[in-house]
Order: sequence, then structure tokens, then C-alpha cells
Amino acid sequence: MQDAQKLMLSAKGHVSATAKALKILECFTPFQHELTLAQISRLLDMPKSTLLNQLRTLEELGYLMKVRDGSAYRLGYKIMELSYCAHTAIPMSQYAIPVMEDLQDATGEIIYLTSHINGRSFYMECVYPNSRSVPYSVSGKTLPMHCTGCGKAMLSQMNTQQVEAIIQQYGLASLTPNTITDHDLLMEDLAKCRARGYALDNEEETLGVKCIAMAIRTPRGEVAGALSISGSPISMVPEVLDPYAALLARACTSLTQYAHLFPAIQLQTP
Amino acid sequence: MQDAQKLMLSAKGHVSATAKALKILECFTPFQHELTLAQISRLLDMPKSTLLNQLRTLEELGYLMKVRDGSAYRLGYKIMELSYCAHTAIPMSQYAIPVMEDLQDATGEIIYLTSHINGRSFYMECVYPNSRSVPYSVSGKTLPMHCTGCGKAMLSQMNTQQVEAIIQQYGLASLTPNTITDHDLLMEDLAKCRARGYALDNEEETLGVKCIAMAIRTPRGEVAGALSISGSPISMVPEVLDPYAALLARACTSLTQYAHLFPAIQLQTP
DNA sequence: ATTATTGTTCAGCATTACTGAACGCTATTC
DNA sequence: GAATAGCGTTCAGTAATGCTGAACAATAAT
Repeated sequence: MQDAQKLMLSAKGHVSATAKALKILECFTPFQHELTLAQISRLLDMPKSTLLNQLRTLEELGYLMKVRDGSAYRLGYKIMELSYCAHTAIPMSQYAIPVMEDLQDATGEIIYLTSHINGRSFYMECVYPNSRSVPYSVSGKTLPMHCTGCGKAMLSQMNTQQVEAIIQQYGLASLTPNTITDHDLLMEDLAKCRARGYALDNEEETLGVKCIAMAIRTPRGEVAGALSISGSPISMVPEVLDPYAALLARACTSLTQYAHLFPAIQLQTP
Repeated sequence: MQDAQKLMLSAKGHVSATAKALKILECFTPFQHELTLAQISRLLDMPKSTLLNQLRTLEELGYLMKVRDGSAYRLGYKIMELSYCAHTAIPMSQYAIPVMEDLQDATGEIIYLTSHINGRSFYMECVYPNSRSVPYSVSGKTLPMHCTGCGKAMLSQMNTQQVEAIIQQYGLASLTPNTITDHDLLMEDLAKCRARGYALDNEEETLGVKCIAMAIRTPRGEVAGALSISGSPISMVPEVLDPYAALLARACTSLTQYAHLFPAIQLQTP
């Protein structure tokens, strides 16, 4: 193992074996559902023999499972069970969903509720229109902040140091041809967001999806999260922006009283 | 620590520190969102000093978080992030949801898709009617099998040994006055389920919710999961049972081809 | 046939996770 | 206000245990 990584796992008062296990779980992403022992070994730069013990433990307890007729691992059901507990522990959802449903009824579009964690957008809830064939659960999804409406809405209300730190940490990856990948252009766009009070996503994360988003702040002014209205370019025409912004403003204001329940506020990020 | 528990955590080829950390996470349930160090210490019968290191590690990595202005812990956001990955890794959902939507359109009721894990019902997806104000995400929820339609549908298709083992492990807890808590009555009810091909939940898990459920089986006959139609006693009248059963039968048959993707089948339960 | 890669075993060593007692601290009790 | 009980926290010593590298069989690729 590399020394830098070794150092990260072995701080004082820490259980390095536990940290290793969690790092193993984090190797799995929405783009990488299955991993073999050798793949994890390369990803984490750990000896295979070390990993095997950890993998067996994780598998035994249901946090990993072997793919049928194969040697690859997948995240296990226990993760989802725990997540259900975590989800029910966020009482904010019960306040936010009615507000989101009102937005949905008024606009007919998709409504997202996000927070931010470690410099990334964190999706908490969504309310879809009645027309189906859309992904159901978004809870737990994360995305870079620079390329989504919610992300930019939150960034625009942070101080420059924080924004610069986030950009430096994650860069400005391009997800579509419209993604803002230039530092100065992004700062310009954020200034516009600040000026008009809301952010616009012009198919910057997914082609065919435009959105308008507004930040939710605590009474003290900290950025807790954001609400967004997303739809196709056909329905998200310029004329709807003003009325949608007004709807969002009302919704965000009403959620301010629950802002302290957002992960971004509850977590004391190191 | 008690010897029995100690033994469970320290099998050969296992990382006991990792197992401890996961056992800590599992202390949190939908009925117990917040736990203090002392509470966990009592729950797991572990010294506080031992726990503190683990808790710090879990917190540092985002798997636990401290409640604001308090010393209690809560499950962290990383759990939900991982769960999102786990959820996207189950390709079955994409096949099941259209089938569930058809059921929803035909009945107007709530449709649940479950599997079973370690003798408990495991909820995977749900499709709600357009009328709102219902809990959104059920993914990861677990319930005892004897008191739900889906659970009984699955139990009725298992062999007696398995059923007896599950009853012995979890007992027959009462969730409502209608819950079947008598062993013989339950076996009688399961026989009825077997005879007519579907299970009925007569407000046995939640008062005001009746449901009809049918098991999903693999081509080899193993019980993979179940589909259910849930509604109020007002709409779930005896006359709808036959047509609903026919709808369920078609849906369950069509999902047989994907039955190998259910957790109950993918997991080789120890 | 050969090479490369896979998952796996094992024993010994050094690391490290565990522990119990003791510490301040707050809340409760008398 | 004194006393108790409970809390989270620190710390150093030690026993335990997680880690490791080399070697294994088995498969996949060349």
C-alpha cells in the first residue's frame, strides 16, 4: 500500500480495519456495480490476502454479496436496509414533500430536493408527474455541483473560498456539450444566479433536461439545500421562468424553518 | 462482552473490527434513529472506550453523524449514497416497475414488490396511486413475514421446515388485533393461501390496510418474491379479489424470467 | 504448451485494536 | 448546595489480531 493512503487510514483513535472495510464498499458506484477481488485490490492498492478477510466479513453480514455463478461482488441488501433507517430518520422529508407536491401540481414538471455534502449535490427527494417511466428513487444520488441547477443555486450562495475549494477538489467535468467547464464562465454564471435569485440548467447535466433551481437557506443565511423544477426544453420555455421562480421562492422560504435538518447543516464537514 | 457474542464476531478468516463496526450500524432501526455512546455500549455489551474509536471512524467517513447540539449519533449520508448504488445495481427493478404500473392502472391501489431475506419480508419497490400523501420510498424496508400479504404469500410456497424455522426464529409478534399470532391458525391460513393461490392480509400489519398478494417463483419453483395490491377495506371488497388475483397471476408469471435477480435467490443464505 | 491472472491458504510477525481505570462534565436527586 | 449518577473522553499497556508475502490450484488467454 502507498504511504499516503496508509496514513489516511491510520489516524489516532481510529480503527483502520473498519476504515478499510468502508473504503471497500465505496469502490462500488452507479457505474461499477460489480467488482472482483483483484479489481478491488488494484483500486485500493491492497494485498489480495488482506482484502479477502474483509470481503468475507462484509459478505457474511450481508453488506456484500457474490454475483450468482461468478466471483464478483455486489453491494448487499443490508445497505438498503440501513438506508431505509437513515431515510426515515430525516424528518425533513415529511415537511418538504407536501411543498414539493404543490410545486408539482402547479407546474407539471419534476421537482427535486437536494442538499450538498462534501462539495457535491446530494439528492434527497423527488416528486414526479403522473406520467411514468421515470427512475423512481433518487434518494442518495450525488452529482457534481457545477453542472446541475440545484448545484449552481447552492454554489451561488456560498462564499468564493468555498466555491474555489470545491472546483479545485473536483474540477469541472463535462457531462454534456452544454456543461460549463471553464472556471471564469462558471463564476460569471454564478454571479448571474446571485443577481436574479435562481439558477438555470440549460441541459448541462443531461441533454433534454432544463431546470430552474433556487437555494434553501437557514435563518442565519447558510446554504442548506435547493429545490428545482426540471422538464424538457419544450415545456421549460423562457416565459415560465418568472412564475416558476416565484413559486420556488415561496417554497424555499417556507422550508427555511426546517433548514437545520438538511445534511449540509447537520454535518460539521471537516 | 459476553462469550456467545464474542464467538460470533471472531470466526476464522474474519475481521472482527469490521464486524463490530457493522453491528454498531445495525443498532439503528426505524424505531431508534438516535443512539448515544452509552446506549450502544449497553445494546452491544461493549466497553465504551472500545466503541468510541469505532464511532469516530464511522463518523469521520460519513456513516454516522452527530446530532446537532447533542452527543447522540445518527446514520450518516454515506449509507444513502451506497444504497443508491445498490439500488441501481438491481436490474430487476427496470423490468418489474412497468408490470407494477400496469397493475396500478388496472386497480388504482398501491402495488408492492417484495423479496425475502433471512426470514423477513424485504420491500423493494412500490407504485402509488396519483393521490399523494403516502410514504415515498420503501426500498429497504423489512417486516416479519407472518403478518403481511406478501410475507404469507411467500411462506405458503415454502416447505414446512423453512416456515417452522422462521417462526421459531422471530416468533409471531402482534402488530394489530388482526395479526395471526397462533401457530396453528397461521399454518391453517397458509394452507388456504396454497389452495387458492394467493394470500390475503386482513389488516394484520396495519389497521385500515387490506391486501392481496401472490408469490413470484423461479422456473425451478423457488420462492423469489411476491407482488401485492394494497388498499383500504372500503375498496378491497370481496368482489375484487378474483379479478385482482387474475391480474397478479399474469404479473407474477411474467416476472418469473427475472426471478433469479431477486435477493432471495441471489443470496446463498447461510 | 505456455503465460497470465484469478481466488485461495497459511503461519508468523508486528501492528493495533481492545481494555479498565480514572478523568472532567452535566443533570439529577436529595 | 451537596451528593449522586450518568455521560463522553483520555491514556498507556498488552494481548490479541489483522496483515502480509509467498506459494497454491484453477481457470483464461495467448
